[in-house]
Amino acid sequence: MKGIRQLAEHLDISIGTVSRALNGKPDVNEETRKRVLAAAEELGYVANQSGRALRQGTTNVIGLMIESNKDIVEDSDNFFLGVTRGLQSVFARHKLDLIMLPCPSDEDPYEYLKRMVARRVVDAMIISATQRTDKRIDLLTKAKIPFVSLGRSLSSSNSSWIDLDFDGVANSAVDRLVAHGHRRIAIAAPSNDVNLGYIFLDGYRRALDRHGIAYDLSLVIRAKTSEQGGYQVGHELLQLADRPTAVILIYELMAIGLYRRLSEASITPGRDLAIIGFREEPRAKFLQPALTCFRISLRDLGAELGETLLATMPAYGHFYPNRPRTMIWPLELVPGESDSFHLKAE
Amino acid sequence: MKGIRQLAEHLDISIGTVSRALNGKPDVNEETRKRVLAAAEELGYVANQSGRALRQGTTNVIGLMIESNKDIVEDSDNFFLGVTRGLQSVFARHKLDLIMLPCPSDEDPYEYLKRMVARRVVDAMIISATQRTDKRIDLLTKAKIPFVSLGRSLSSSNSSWIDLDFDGVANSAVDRLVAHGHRRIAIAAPSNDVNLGYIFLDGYRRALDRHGIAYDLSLVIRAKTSEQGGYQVGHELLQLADRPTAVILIYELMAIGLYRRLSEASITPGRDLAIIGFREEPRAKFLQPALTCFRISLRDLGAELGETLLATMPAYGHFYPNRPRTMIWPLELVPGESDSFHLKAE
DNA sequence: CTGAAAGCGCTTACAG
DNA sequence: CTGAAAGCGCTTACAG
Repeated sequence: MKGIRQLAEHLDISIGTVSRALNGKPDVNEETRKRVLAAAEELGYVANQSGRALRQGTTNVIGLMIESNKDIVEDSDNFFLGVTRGLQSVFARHKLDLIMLPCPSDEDPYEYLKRMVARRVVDAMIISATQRTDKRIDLLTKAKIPFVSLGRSLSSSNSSWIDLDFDGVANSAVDRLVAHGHRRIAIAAPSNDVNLGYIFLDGYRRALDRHGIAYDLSLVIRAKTSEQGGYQVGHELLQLADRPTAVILIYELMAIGLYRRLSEASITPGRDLAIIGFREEPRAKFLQPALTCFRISLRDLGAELGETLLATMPAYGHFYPNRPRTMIWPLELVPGESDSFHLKAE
Repeated sequence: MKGIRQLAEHLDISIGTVSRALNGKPDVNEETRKRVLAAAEELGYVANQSGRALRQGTTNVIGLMIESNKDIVEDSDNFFLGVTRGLQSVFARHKLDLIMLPCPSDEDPYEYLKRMVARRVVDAMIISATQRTDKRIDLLTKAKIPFVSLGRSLSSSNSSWIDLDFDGVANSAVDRLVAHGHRRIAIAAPSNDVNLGYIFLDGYRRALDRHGIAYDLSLVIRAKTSEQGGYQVGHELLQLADRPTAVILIYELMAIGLYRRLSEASITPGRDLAIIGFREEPRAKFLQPALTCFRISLRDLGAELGETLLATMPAYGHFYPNRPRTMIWPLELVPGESDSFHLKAE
């Protein structure tokens, strides 16, 4: 089956009527509609996307931009595939398709996004890994492409975003450790300019402040957000003259590397050093002792992202009225044994 | 910047010339071309994808279909993101873009593919997770959409594919274990109908045969290809009356679950039970003792997949002449300590 | 309820 | 080397 013309000829009616029947327009005889739908099904006709998009001025496709740089490929788990399921559950209601746009590792993410946007392959975008200031946000705003970012940014003054509650995580981690008697609490922070690092550190700093603990720059360890980074964190912890008794990690896979480095030094997590990891992650489940970390439903997050995005789109906004433009996504503490020891009171 | 018309007006030349200049056609004055390119850059003009595709009858987009069912989301690592990098490196040569098409978990993969194909969003497809017989292959063949599958299938009699060397892996695993004195060698096989399971089991069976070891159905343990599946495998191994001394795993993450189950039973991998895992995987690196497994370069595999696909496309085939239609992708053994003990001779 | 026609934004023979 | 025009496959006012 080629096009709508062939289908119309086969049915011996005009293409206009075929189109209206297929698109569920009301002004079509029910009998005709049935014949059209049956023939389309039988001949496997589906409207050509380009013809449709060109005429309608809308593609009915939402893009999820993925940055597949080396770090992400090797280290991130299928965070995006999880989120994808939630997004699709929302988009399906409106017959919108989700496609993933992987930015090649040797192309500048900004240029890639610019190209994709200008080509009009999608009606709206979801971006993530927002930087402290992020040119992509200005680009999308200026191009008037609806978008939502996973992660806020200094650039996102008027745009929609959902961000994980890094502040809350930092605070409850510090509170928990302090309650166990810890005062020297290190923190692993990302070495790049991703915005979440700033928020995380800020939360940590203010939490210490609440407990009257001085902020000590030597306890802030910059590392790659990866397993290797975690190993590195372990290494640097061991170098510290006055070794901290606890450490909070920013990224889920750091725990794996950290455990390994500690094990090499015969230091037992949860006994010699308290550890609180970040996101609960299937592949960190094996860790002994079990890692105290934070749980998140990727699917729910994806669904929320989807609705937040649709709320900003003229054609779908009325389905999602009064929706907040931004949202802090809570994480739930999952107690393990990696931070279960109490320091004896001095 | 809206369309080519605006750009042409701004330059005060015809849209035909603008198009030719932008598309690198030879019959354009160099001076004109420069002006056009400069203006396009300045105004951020990029051709509308729908208009282009409609006119050319080609989208210059290749689709990679992803099945994001629950198992894959939770357990697979970023296998696809790795392969994606290789694919993109090849496609970039021809200015082809790669998009990932995630099949919603509640939609039938066959119907999803059919829809995407009929809508003509891509010029060619890459599919994976081929089943023993796979209707998608017939669909794509009939629709005359160029495609390559990662994984062969009984259905792929004339189509292009690259498959991992499951036969080779099964053979070298058995050889290695037999050389260490093992005779009772269990194997974990997938519980679904994915084609690789058949090939893997077949290789295992013939390898046993070569060594004069009888094939024992009770040593074939069906499990989900996941961490949980590995745990399950461990569980069933422990139930066996005459416990095997070695086990070969079909899927990378099984090792994690298996180690855990064994640890619960105080059985030490590499001392009480020899284990050979499947693909080397960052997140299994921490396992103690180190897992003997097989290495693969996802990027190289992706590049090869890309070239194999392009070779089947009329417009690009001449760039890749004499390219085999199918290919078995070798894996390299990475010795660990999980299978290092030798059984004493009886 | 249906058909005929316009036009979305491009590329590409075709004239000149 | 450039311009004018056709047409890719659709959807949608507009007539009837």
